[in-house]
Amino acid sequence: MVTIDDVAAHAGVGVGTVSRVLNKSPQVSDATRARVEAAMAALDYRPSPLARGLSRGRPHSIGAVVPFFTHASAVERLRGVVAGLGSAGYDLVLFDVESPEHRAEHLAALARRDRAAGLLVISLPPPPAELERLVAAGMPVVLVDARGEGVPTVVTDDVEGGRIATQHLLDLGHERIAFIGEPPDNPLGFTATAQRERGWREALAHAGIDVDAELVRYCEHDRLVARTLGAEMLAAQRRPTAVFASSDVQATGVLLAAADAGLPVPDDLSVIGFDDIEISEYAGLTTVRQPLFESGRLGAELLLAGIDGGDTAPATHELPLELIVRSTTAAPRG
Amino acid sequence: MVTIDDVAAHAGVGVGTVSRVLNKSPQVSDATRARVEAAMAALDYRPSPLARGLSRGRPHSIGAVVPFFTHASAVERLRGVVAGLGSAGYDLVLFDVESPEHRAEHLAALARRDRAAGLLVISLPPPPAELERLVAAGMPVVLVDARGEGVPTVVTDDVEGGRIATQHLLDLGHERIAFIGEPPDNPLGFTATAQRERGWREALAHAGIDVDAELVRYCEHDRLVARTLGAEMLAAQRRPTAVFASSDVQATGVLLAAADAGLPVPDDLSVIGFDDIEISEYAGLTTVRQPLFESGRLGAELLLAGIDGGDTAPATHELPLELIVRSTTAAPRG
DNA sequence: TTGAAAGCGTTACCAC
DNA sequence: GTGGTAACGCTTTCAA
Repeated sequence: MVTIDDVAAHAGVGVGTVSRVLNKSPQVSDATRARVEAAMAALDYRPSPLARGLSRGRPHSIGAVVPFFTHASAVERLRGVVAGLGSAGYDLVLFDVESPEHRAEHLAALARRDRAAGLLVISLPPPPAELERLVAAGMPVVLVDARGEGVPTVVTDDVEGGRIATQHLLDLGHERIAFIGEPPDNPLGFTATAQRERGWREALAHAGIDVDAELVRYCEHDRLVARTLGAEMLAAQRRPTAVFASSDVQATGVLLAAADAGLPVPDDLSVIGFDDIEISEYAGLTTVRQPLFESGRLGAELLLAGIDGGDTAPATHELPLELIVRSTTAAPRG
Repeated sequence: MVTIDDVAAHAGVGVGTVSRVLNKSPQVSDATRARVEAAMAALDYRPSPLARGLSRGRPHSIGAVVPFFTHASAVERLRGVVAGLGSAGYDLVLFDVESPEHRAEHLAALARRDRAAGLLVISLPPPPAELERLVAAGMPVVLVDARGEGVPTVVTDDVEGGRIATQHLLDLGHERIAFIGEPPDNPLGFTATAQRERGWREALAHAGIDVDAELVRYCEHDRLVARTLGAEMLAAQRRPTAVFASSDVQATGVLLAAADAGLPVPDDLSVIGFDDIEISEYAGLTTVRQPLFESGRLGAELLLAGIDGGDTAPATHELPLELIVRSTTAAPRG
């Protein structure tokens, strides 16, 4: 394994000079630089990121803490992150989180400057104490789709999103509008669903409609489970004429339930989702689009800026939501 | 930042002893071990993976080289990898590849023992020279969904898969069976499509059916592009009664085209795909299922075994394919 | 069973 | 401009 010493010897210079060439220091004569570069090429030299990281005190990698399994939308955000990191040359290290213990473990291990150059926490609001610890350790952190104190944050206004979805249904003339989302007291502390439910409530209240407790249902972020839940809801005596699902995954589950029940959509049932994931366009699902990819990209860019010591302002960047009307919503029949 | 020296001082022992405790060396007295562990706890000590890696000559991370953007199926494989890595404690580093230059760059950079403890190359057959270089550098490598010499490999029999799909259509009574896939001469050297096409040809030949050149079409791995291509095909004079698409992404594009053309599926057109990705169940798509998640998991397990110096045999593990009949295939009309 | 010290491959500081 | 050398935080001999 060829090291910097080999290069130095081959070029007839000191290791310091090779290091300078490596790091594009301007104070190297052109002649020397050329000689060193020739030596590097001849030896097919590749610097050791490990040694570099140790010496500099921080590695050239950024960590992404993300619920990689449970939320399909997280993958799209991650794609944005990859794009945002672009050619900066950072390694992207994936930390999958499925449980609070999982998260605590990762976050604790990452609270060292030499664990990563920076951290992207996606969709998982870190407990304030753990976030503080990271910041105290000098670790640049950016939150994507999660809120927290003292660090840059990329979010959307989920309450507004809930209002947008509900208002769309109200505008079409619906009055019995159900809500399906994840339980508000989930262990990892996802808050998006609760916010969207709040938007739903506010829009209904504003329209002078009382909330029927029968029309609020919670289930995990899973299509088949939502299908079952939707079936129950649609079998009820006074079934809703429209459903607002807090995620497209659940919305497509409801679509399946409607098909099972022989209820034509949108004639007998309107369905609106949230996210606009890949499957939504295919399914013709009306939804509230949130910029998943863009959130990841912006998060990565903010993090890079923070690492470079530039913009460390803990600003909250709010990305716009957009109503995408497709073919699963219409005026209620008769 | 608390280091091993701090722990040693706090416990009143040498750093060597702390290191031994850290690495669960049996030759430490219980009393000493307890004292050291108490010190570690008191100081909230976390070892530096960087320093550890440098000292040991290889980091505790595994790299995954994967087309993260272009193939949805790669994500499911990656999920399997995360699961397979389990609690072994390795960091998972993502290397996204979109072009041959991209790949060459990553592979060259990774050809150092101290870049990763092992490498998982997913869906991208590495050029023999680059693979050889990795092996020569002593880097444990496992190929998932790609073939290569001298390293463990996890694959499926794509020719057989093409046969299975085509035979299903033949059994239903179809004779004009089209094929849609990615161009066989793609720059990254994906071979799956070409193999599936071969299976298609073989099945047709075996059934005594001549291939109509009109019925073979290539387009990129994209739903909308496949939709356009499908539209062309369905508008032709003698249109096929069935389509075998080399991926579910493309199959759903054809489904869209059929809907656009007002052709009922499966009555006027049968469609079968390949992969069984998430959207397929939702779409009711008949397909040839390949174990995406399982391939990632097995790949990870093989790699871990290889890293531990155990099973380094370059065995080829062939995972089974399965025909999943849903509602997009039926006997041709009349 | 334990301590001391020599690496591991860089970077960065200090002389020249 | 350039060379020498002390870190960086850990593992791993080698003695004791």
